[in-house]
Amino acid sequence: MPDTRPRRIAHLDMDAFFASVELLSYPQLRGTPVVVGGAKAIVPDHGARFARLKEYSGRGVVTTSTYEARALGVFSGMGLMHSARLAPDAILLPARFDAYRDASRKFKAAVADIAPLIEDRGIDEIYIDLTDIPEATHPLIERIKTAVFAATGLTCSVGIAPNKLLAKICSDLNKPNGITVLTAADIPTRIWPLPASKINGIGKKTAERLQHLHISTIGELAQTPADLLIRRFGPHIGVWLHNAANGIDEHPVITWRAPKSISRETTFERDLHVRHDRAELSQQFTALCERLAQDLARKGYMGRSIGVKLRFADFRLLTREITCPQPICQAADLRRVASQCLKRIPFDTAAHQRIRLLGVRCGSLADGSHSAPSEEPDAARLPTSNTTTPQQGELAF
DNA sequence: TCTGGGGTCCTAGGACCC
DNA sequence: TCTGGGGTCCTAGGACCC
Repeated sequence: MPDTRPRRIAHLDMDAFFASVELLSYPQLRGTPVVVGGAKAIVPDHGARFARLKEYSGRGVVTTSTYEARALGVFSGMGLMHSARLAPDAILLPARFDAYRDASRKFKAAVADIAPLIEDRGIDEIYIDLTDIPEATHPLIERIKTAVFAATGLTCSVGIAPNKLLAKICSDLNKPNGITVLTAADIPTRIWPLPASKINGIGKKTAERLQHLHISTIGELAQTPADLLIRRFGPHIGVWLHNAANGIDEHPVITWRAPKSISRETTFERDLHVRHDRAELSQQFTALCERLAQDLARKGYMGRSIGVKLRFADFRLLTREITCPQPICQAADLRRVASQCLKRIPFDTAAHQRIRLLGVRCGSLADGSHSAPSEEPDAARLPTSNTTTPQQGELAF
C-alpha cells in the first residue's frame, strides 16, 4: 500500500548564522550593527577596539550581517566597500569558517538526536522529515529548537509544511527565532500574497521575466495558465513554476548525495595581467591546484573532468574543461590538464588581458580513497596532446 | 556601489555510435 | 549514396543557492 499520509517536512534555518557565532565570542557587540566579511578583510586588532566598516579596503563582500546592520541596509553578498557607505561605523569581523563549521556540526547533531531524517542544505540550514515521528508538531519543534540552543547557544527559525518548497518559504516568515506551521489550506492566504521570488529557485532573472508577464506574486503565478508558462519558459521550468506556485512539490528529503565536483578559486587583490604578472599568476595557479589536490585527498575522490574558470577585469566569466580518460587527483596532474584548458582561452583581446579571478575545478568524481599509485605512467591518465585543439592563447601561466 | 567562494542543475549544440 | 532518429558523452554558459 502506498503511503498517502501528508508529509510533515521542516526547514530549519539558523538566524544570522555567522554573525551569531561571532557574537558568542564578542557578547559586548550584541545589539549593535556587526558585519562578517570575507577572509581577506582586515583583521581587528587585538587591543581595545574592533575594526569599523569604513576602515576596510579591498574586494570582500558581506557574508552575514546582524539584524541591526540589516536595518541599515547591509545584506549578504553586498560589497564591503559599498556597505561601508551605508553603515560606516558598523563593526567588521573577518570570517572564521572553522568556527562556523564547528557550530554547524553541533546543531545538525543535536537535531539528528531527535529527528534523524535530515537533508543538508549547506552550513546553516537543513530539511527534516518529521512524518514518522508521532509527537505533535509544536512540542516537537520546541524540543528541536531547545536542543539546537543547548548545543550551540544559537537560535533558529523553523517552517513546517507538507513539502520542502513550502517549509522553506515558511521558515522565513517568522524570523528570528520563530516557528511557522502551514497546511495546504493556508496557501491562498499566506503564500499567494508573497512575491514570486520567495520561491526557492526563482531568482533575479526569472522574477524579471515574470514581471514582464505582469506576474509579481505567487498567487498571480498560480493563476497563470500552465500552457502559457510552458510557452515562455519551456516544458521543464514552465511545469515547475506552475506546480510551485500551487504549493505542489514531491521532492523527498535526501539524507546523503555524492558530491559532483570539488573546486578552488581565488579573487586577486588586484587584477593580474596575463603577461606582466605572469609569475604571480603561475604561482597562484599552482597553489590552487595544490589546494584542490589536498581537498580531493582529504575527501577521498579523484576526477576525470578538469576545468578552469577565469573572471576578467570587466567581470566577464569564461570556463574551459577537459575530460581525461582516467580519473586523476595529484596536484601535478591537475595542473598539467588545467594548463591545457588555459591554452584554449583567447587572451588576445584587451578585455582578456586583466584577470580578476582564477579557479580550478575537478568533476566527474570517482572514489579515490584507495587510489594506489597507478601501474601506468601518469601520462596514460592524461589526455594525449594530439587530441587538444590548436592553441589559441600564447601562454598557459 | 562594483560585485567571495563553494556548489547544483539545466540547456543546447556537436561528436559519435547504432 | 543519402537520410533518419535515438542515445550518450563532452563542452560552455547561465541561473540559482548558501
